[in-house]
Amino acid sequence: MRWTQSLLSTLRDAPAEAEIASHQLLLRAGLARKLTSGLYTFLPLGLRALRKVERIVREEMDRAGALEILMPALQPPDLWEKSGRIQAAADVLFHVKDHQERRWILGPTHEEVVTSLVAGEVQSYRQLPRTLYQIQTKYRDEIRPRFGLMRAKEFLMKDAYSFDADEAGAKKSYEAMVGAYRKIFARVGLKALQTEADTGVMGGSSSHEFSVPAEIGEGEIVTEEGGSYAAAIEKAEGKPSERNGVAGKMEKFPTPGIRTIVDLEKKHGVAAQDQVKTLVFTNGKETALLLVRGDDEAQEAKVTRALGAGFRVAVDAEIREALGASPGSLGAVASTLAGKKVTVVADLVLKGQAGMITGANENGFHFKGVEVEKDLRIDKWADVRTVREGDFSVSGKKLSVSRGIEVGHAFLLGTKYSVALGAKFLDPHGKEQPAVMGCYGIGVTRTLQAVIEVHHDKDGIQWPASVAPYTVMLVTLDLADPAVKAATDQVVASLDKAGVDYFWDDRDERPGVKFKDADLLGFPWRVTIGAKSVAKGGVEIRCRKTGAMEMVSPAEVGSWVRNKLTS
RNA sequence: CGGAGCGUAGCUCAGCUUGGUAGAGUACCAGCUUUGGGAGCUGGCUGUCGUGGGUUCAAAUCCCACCGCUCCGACCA
Repeated sequence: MRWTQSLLSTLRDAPAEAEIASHQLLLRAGLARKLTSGLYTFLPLGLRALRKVERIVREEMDRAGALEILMPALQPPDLWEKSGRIQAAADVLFHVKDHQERRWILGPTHEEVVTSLVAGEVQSYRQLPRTLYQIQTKYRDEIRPRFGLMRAKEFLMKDAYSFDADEAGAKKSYEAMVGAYRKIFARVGLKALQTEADTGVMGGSSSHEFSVPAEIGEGEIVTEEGGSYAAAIEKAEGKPSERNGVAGKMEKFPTPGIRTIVDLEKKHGVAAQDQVKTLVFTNGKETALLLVRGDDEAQEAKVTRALGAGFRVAVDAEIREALGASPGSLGAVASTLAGKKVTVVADLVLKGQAGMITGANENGFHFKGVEVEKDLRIDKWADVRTVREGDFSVSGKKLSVSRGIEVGHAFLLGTKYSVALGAKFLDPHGKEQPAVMGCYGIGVTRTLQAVIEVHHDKDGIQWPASVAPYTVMLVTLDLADPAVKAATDQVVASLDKAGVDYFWDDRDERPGVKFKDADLLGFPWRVTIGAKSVAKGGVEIRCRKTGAMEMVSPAEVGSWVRNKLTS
């Protein structure tokens, strides 16, 4: 492709809307243009890179035995009523109406559609297992689209769904997909970390995320120092440093004006870790108290798992009504909860602790010398705290918290959807069974931008060869020079012969401009053909990543590059 | 939805406080000059100043409403 015949204009300045490097480069390098918030047009160069990512995804999916299909993006809402997700996923669903006022949903994912498809196609255990996948545009009414393609209203996703006769089979299918994911991310040049994850609204029993470590990532990842444990913050388990509490007699004492953990720390010299933090949740009908150590934070996903869906943090008025005191003086001391209809869930870290301080459910008073299991009313123990930097893993190793871009997610779903949507089959004994499912997503457009986020320097993108829009940037200087023209023809012929794709900068521009743009666009190799090098009988090949330069004879360029690609 | 900020040329931004003929850089077009890391000179094109209303002889500028965009928080591939 010739630059002068393409649709490509690079930007010297990054548009003000782009905050992070990959978003700026996406626009500056002319890969994509914004239509409006969360919606992007792929320009020819960006589309080529996207197609290369897709191809790798397809190859690995096919290799893992998955079958490609293509489902409609438009879906009937009644499927979502059957699965119950029309409520659970209400926040992200786009609704549209047709001329007859019939309602439709623009699919954010396809569990319902694929399960109802399989319900019709599969009747026997002999037809299992099967894994189906598609690469398709998804729609999510994101509350806040952000960072270009990272979080868009419309995005390209690879979604796969496995159907098995039993749990053991489902595990095998799951492993096969996870294995394919590792290969896919490695091939596109991403070091994706596989982490244990929360299942969220998807439901199911087991889940892993694939995250690319990056400062700008929106997900938090917990990893173990010198170990193999890695988990998403929503799921991560860890232990904080031990505290030494001395058991004593529980005693009420006045704490006028004290409203926060920090107040108690400052004015009464009570370390945060010696306090019991009491949080109040409600679902409109029931009230729940959540107890965590004073220096800990509750983890919302864990709270949802412990309490059930639909609970939110209570507002002041609700708290006063339920407990008769304001935040700052709350607690779960058994005697103060007499006659109050609340469920108390305590974090596991509090188990066995003594000498703690907690609120008296009476403004301006706290209890000290509290022995958690003896003095507090606790209905349920659960892990509800957020892991912090410096905590210890189950195996006693130090944990650290970092950020990552979530590019893939795998769920073991069980039979939730197959039961709801009738994906049943007859087992060898002639008995009807629901299929055991798994589902597996890769954000294709997000993956593309993650590649840019990870592979760039101050001058521009440094594409991995596997997904670069073109492998070679062919830069011809001195266009009018017949010797240069002849050398260019030779290089082109050798690239064609070797099957190497290239983009030819045939613009009548000064060398500096061309070099700057070549760096910005960031194809793996730049082949420079100018009067100087041609006079010496060669052309110059420069590696974008390392800056290493080499003189190669024009007829050898194709095989030289081909050689680099395969080595 | 809550909090903060911003809407002026394709892009980056000035002008607004104190109302008076809409600007610069860059990009783009033409010419000359230049030619291995975003050169120089000359000339040119480019705008419903986000939209609607109000105040005023006069509004990019002051007032009101709306819309859009960006950032921080809850959600996710």
